[in-house]
Amino acid sequence: MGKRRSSPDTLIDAHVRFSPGQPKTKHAKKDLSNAKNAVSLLRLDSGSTPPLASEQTDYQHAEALKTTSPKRTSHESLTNTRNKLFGGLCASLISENISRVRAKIIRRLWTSNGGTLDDTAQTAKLILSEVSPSRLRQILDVQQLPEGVQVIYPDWVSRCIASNALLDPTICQVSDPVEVDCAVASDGTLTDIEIGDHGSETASDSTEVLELERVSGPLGSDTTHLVTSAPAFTENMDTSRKAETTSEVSADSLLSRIIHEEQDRTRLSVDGANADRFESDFDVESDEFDGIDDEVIEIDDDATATKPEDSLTKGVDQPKIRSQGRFLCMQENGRKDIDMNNKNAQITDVLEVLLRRSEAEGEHFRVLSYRRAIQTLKRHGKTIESGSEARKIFGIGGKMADIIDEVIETGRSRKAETVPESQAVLALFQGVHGCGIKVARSWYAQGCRTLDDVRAKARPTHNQLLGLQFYDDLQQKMPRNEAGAIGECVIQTCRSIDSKSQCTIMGSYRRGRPMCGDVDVIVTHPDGRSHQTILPALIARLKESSSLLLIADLHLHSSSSGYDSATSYMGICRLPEGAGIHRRLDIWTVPWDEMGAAFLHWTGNDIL
DNA sequence: CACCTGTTTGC
DNA sequence: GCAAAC
DNA sequence: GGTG
Ligand SMILES: [Mn+2]
Repeated sequence: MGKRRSSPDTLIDAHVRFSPGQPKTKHAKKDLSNAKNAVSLLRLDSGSTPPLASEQTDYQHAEALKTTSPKRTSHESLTNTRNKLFGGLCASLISENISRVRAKIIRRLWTSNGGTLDDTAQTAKLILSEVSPSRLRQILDVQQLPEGVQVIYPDWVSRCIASNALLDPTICQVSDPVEVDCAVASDGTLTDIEIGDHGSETASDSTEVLELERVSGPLGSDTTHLVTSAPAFTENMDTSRKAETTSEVSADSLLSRIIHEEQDRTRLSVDGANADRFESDFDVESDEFDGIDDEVIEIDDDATATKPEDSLTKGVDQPKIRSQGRFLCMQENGRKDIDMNNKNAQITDVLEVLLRRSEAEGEHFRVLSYRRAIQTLKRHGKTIESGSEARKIFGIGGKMADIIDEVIETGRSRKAETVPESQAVLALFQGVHGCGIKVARSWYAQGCRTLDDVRAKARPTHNQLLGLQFYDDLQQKMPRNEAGAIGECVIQTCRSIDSKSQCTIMGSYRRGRPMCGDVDVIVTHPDGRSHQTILPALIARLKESSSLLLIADLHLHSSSSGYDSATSYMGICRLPEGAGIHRRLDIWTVPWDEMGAAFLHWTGNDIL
């Protein structure tokens, strides 16, 4: 029972990918590693008080820009657009450096706020682009930009909409390229975000499937030379930070870019300014992904959510995922594909034995290394014939190369055959919520060999007692529709407290996984304040609820000290109907203006 | 040889 | 301040 | 255990 070590749902956060394997300075860590902090910084520096946005300059900009606009042909279009922010403005969008999906969103933001687009650049006096000035001249094939042509940037569009004013376009600039080393996809589409539509379910806006950008590192073998034209915020470009190492500059600019992209896609709703619904953009038409539909996973599209008791145990409704295979995290959705196509199973089987041992022994980084190596080998597509061949792969070093040689020559590995006596017990104990390697060893040292021994002899903490009590249930993953049903209860309850509060089911559910280890829900509020206070009320009301049974609290984590943003609840719940298996529920409150970062963080990925 | 994410909380 | 969680 |  419970032998299976469940691997963490989210192994790598979005920010880890920016420079894998590259040690950063303490300073860099502090500044860049936390997406939430970073977005706060950005918004603090540049967002909340629109710089250079005095009434006069706004007006002047507006007038200056509008004089260059094309003539209106019909009275109707004039009435429709004259009151809108970009009314009378015509721009030409240069889509280089901008992903298809994002370009589409930018177009919509522009036009839904009254702007017009002219991609032939014949009449447009505005160039909407995110390339460097020099590249732009190259694209337009000119030595200098023509008189009266103004370059504007997607971020400027976002900011204008956010502040409902035409800001000075020079505040958002794209600098000339900074060459940086960064392991990303070789085509440089770091910010390419794909969206799969999803079958109908209970939660209208919480069942989308978002898959993050394709990534070749840290598993990929290539560290490519990427040239980014970083959106540079002149007012927050702190020179002391900028002067540090290249990797920091890269992380900073890439992080800014990704977060701003998420904000582009989320902060602003379809109808533009003053969005009060935080939503991601998922209304991508199916033709968006032409040519790759052959790999679409079809969805079993019955209305399972209306009768959860039927669907919970049997039907696992799978999301329709388009463009399967374009992204690393989608490639092995369902570990089956990758295992079936594994051309190096003999090697990876051995490495998995070593992985299990490292897991049991709590050797955190060795676990990471083995996971990376195993996944890389499974995806390698060619049967490895020697250790030296394997050694060339990023993530496989001398020790694994030696093991691989031994496996290829002898069919076995002596190292993998020496299994410590304590391993199985340590693994068992670490399946208890709240028990890590230290506690497991201490229980072992106290003579415990079974969970009953622990109950009898050891002194488990409150959380560990709950972990013991629900050991078997919590080892199991749940079908995604059960996660959806649980999340929907939280959503409805939260809405009953404050109809303006907004909840989204995150984590593996949002990634479209058919099975979910837990349910993660984030709660926010457009007023920017209420998220701070809603959680106790939400928990209290959930405890009264009969549609979701809150069984126990692991912790109710209040923002007592310094950190003002994150508060969370961690608990154990179950649905009243169905098998009644106990499930882990996490609820996190997020400040409204950190939702872009929160979406990135809590969507996570499972590329390992 | 340092680093492998960083922050929070229970104990 | 360690251990564990996300 | 691998990378830089
Ligand atoms: Mn999860």
